[in-house]
Amino acid sequence: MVEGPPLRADAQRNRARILDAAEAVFAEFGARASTEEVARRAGVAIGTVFRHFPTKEELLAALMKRLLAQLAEEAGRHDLFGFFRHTVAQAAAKKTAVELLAGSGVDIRLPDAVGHLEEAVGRLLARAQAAGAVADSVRLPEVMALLAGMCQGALHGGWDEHLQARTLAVVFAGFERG
Amino acid sequence: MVEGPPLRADAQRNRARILDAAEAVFAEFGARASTEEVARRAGVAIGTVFRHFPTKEELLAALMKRLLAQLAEEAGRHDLFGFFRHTVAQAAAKKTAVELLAGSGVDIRLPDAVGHLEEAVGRLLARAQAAGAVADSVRLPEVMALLAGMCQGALHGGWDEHLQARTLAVVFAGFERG
DNA sequence: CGCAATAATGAGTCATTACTCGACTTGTGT
DNA sequence: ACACAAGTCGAGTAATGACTCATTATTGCG
Repeated sequence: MVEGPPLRADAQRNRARILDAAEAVFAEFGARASTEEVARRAGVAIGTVFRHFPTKEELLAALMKRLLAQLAEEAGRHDLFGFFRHTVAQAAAKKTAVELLAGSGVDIRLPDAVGHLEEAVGRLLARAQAAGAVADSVRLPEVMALLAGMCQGALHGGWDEHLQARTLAVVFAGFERG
Repeated sequence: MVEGPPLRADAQRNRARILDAAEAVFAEFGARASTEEVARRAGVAIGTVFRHFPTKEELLAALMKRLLAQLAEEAGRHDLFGFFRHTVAQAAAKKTAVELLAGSGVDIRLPDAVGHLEEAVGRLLARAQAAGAVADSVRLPEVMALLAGMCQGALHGGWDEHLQARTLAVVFAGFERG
C-alpha cells in the first residue's frame, strides 16, 4: 500500500466515477463485462480507466474492496440473522461482490477486506451465541461458508422472496441447534 | 428432440470423445475454456466439434444434460444426507455441473434433466421425512436451493473436507428441526 | 499569468475465440 | 468393388476485448 502524492482534483473525480460505473456495469453483466462499457458509463475515455487501474483485475479488486468494506460496515446495523437476510437479498443486485467474494474467474487477494468482514461477522456470531440464539458449537468458518453459499445460490438460482425465506429458515434452524 | 438417421460409427466415437474431453476441460478451466482446447484434448479437429455441437452453448447443454442425468442416477444409491455429502464433495471436480446448474454466464434450458434430478431428490426427501430424519415442514424447493448453494459455495470457496463437514452439519441440523 | 507536471483522450495493436467452408477421407449399402 | 452420402479436416474470417502511446488538455503553484 504505497501512497504516492495526492491525486489532482479531476483525477479524484474520475476515479470515483469509474468505480461507481464499474459497480453498476459489473452488477448488471457480471465480471465478463468489458472495460470499455465501464468507461462509457463513467463518461471517460478507455485510457483513463487504464491509467487508474492498470489491469482489469485491479479494477475488480478495488471495487471488491469497497463492497466488502461496505458489507462489514453494514454488519454493525444488524443481528446475525438480519445480516444474512440483508446480504442474501442484495446478492443479486451486487452480483460482483458475490462472484468475487468467491473468486470466480478472476483471482484476487484481498486479505484485509475479507478479514474485516470476518471480524464483523464474528462479533455478530458471538452476540447471537451469548443471547442463546445460536448453538455454541457453531464456529465462524462455517458461518462464512454458509453466507457465501447462500449468496451464490440466490444469485445464480434466482430465488424469489419466498424461497429465500424458506431456505434461510432451514439454515437458521441449523444454527440454533448446532 | 428430433432424431435423424443413426450416426455413423466414427461419428458416434467422436461425439463421445468430445463430450469426455469437454467434461475434463470445463472441469479444469470452467466454462470460459475455449472450444479449441476441447478439440485438442479430444483429438479431433475444431470443425468436428462444431459439426456435432453447432454452438458452444449446445456443447455445454449436452454436457450438462449428461451430468444431471448422472446425478439423478446416483441419487438412487444414497439417502438424502449422503447425497448432499457426495454431491458437494464432487462439486469442485465437476465445476461445470455446478456453474451451469446455476446458469452462470451461459443460459440454457434443460427442463427435463433438471426435472428428473428434482424427482430423485424428492424421493430421498420423502423417505427421510418418513424415517423422521427431516422435519415435515421442509419442502423440496428449499432442499434444491440448499444443494445448489452448498455446491456453489464449496466450488468457489475451496472448502476443505473439514469445513465441508461442519457446514453440512449445520444444514442437516436445520433439516432435522425444520 | 505561465509553466511544468499531471491527467485525459481515443485510434490503434495484438491476442483470443467462436464459428465457417471448401477440399478431402471414410463408412456403408448394394 | 463402387459410389455417394456422411463425416473430418484445419486454415481462414470476423468480432471482441485488454491494453498502449503519442497527442492534447487541465490543474495548481510561484
